[in-house]
Amino acid sequence: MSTNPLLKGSLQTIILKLLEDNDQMYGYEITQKVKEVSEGEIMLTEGALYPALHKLEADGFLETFTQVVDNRVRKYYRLTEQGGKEVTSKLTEAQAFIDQLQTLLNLKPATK
Amino acid sequence: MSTNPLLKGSLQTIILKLLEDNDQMYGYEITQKVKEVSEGEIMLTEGALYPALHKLEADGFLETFTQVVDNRVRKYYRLTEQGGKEVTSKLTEAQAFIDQLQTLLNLKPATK
DNA sequence: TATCAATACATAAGAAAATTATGTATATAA
DNA sequence: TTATATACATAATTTTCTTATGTATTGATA
Repeated sequence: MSTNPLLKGSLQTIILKLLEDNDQMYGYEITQKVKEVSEGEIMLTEGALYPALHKLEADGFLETFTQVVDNRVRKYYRLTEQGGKEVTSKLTEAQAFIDQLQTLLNLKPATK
Repeated sequence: MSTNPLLKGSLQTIILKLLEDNDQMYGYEITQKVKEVSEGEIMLTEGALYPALHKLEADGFLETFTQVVDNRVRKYYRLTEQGGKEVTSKLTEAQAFIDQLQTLLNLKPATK
């Protein structure tokens, strides 16, 4: 797990996308899912994750409910309707970002 | 020109790559080049650019010399040997970043 | 000739988003 | 009983950006 400046501003987009695909998730579950999908390369730190979740909730993109499992509290998050729209918007933005970066760095994928 | 959090941490990489391709450039020239290549979508602000250039110089990746053209001072930057290695390293990192982001966001380009 | 846009540098104040360091608490395996 | 995994959270600090200024020259325009 290298020092990844947390995918530089993409954390909100990653969270929103995961919740679009998985309907409902809790914080710890998100860290594990990201670790799994990235084959151990990306470790979300709690100091980044939880404030990000709280902000997305405060902005009206996520709603929460808690559930107790094995005496441990889980705080689940799911997309609101507004959050659903936000995912689309953020993904478009992310794609544009990647395109611009690849152009500037001459990293365009092979065949095009 | 939208509000781009300056390509989220990629400013140093962009500068280094431009200097690898162009041998020597001055600050204002870099802003214009980025504007041109990005078709007007990315405007480097001076508040981000100059501190970044100064840091890259302080880190030993860039060296400078000045030149006066039409009574205006231009401060040219070029890669040091160490800077040359840094470009390679940063580009590898950028590629890994893009790959991870595309995987996490399901934005993998069509055929693969 | 006054004024504005472009060229060219720079720094300071503030905001955003991360890292790092803590803190609480339970379950489970060694 | 001690360490690791699970599960949340916040505080201090750092990095990196935006926004706002500031200086100064050239060239076009009104």
